[in-house]
Amino acid sequence: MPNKYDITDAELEIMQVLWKNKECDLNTIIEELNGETDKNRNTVKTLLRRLILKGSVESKKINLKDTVYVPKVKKDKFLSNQNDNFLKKLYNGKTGNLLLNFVENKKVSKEELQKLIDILESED
Amino acid sequence: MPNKYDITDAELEIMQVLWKNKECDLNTIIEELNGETDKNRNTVKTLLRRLILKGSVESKKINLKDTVYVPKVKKDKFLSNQNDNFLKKLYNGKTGNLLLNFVENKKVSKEELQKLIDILESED
DNA sequence: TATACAAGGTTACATTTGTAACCTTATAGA
DNA sequence: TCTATAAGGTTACAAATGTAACCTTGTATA
Repeated sequence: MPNKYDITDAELEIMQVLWKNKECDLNTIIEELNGETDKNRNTVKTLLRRLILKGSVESKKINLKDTVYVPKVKKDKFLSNQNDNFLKKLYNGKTGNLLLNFVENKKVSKEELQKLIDILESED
Repeated sequence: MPNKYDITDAELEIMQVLWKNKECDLNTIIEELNGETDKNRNTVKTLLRRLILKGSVESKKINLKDTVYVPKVKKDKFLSNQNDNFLKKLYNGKTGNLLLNFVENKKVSKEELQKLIDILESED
């Protein structure tokens, strides 16, 4: 029932590794997770299975014994999706409201904002 | 175990009503939720109880029969908290990364950014 | 004054999520 | 060739979450 963008926190950690490495075998995933979060091998396998169930990840068999996992959602699409949900949930869906909050709480400086304007201007 | 800022999605809808009305009785909450989300009276009671358990809400008895519910977390504190979590989870904790994403996806205009700079400048 | 209802509190239950044990099978080394 | 191990797949389980039924009790009204 859940779609491929419905990715839980634990699942996300795995997606991050997949996005970083394009595709990955289980051992690599576990290795990269260590330090960040310590997860049992079986836990990772279950998370991968759920991601596959939802269509967020695909498994490719290399041979009878080995498998690699490939992300099937693009990171930038996922991020847009998360941004939208977050804005909808807390800021009436309006980017402006969130930005205003950042400004009010000094989470962003004049210089940063100016740099963003520069980027926008360099585009047209 | 969870602290007063650990508010779930369903609980948040109730907090929004409480923040808007300062304090509120059950009927008002249910009334205001309708249209937005349709929740059974008992569902709302359970959510309120959980919020009270965590210290996010306090209940004040008006008389033997009636009660009002008062938010015990400030909305702006809650929002900062949510912003931090969101940034940590998806943007390495950096406001700049999120803003850059907004710019790249045309979620924010030059004019908006300029307005924010103006606000910052009018403050000092 | 007896009783139905409204208000609040408590218990229950299915689903989702995080975590890990358990089961199979292919293969490398004894 | 036989067997321990590594790789992958499946099942299990507790905690969190969303939802609502069930239980008490004060009170208005028949």
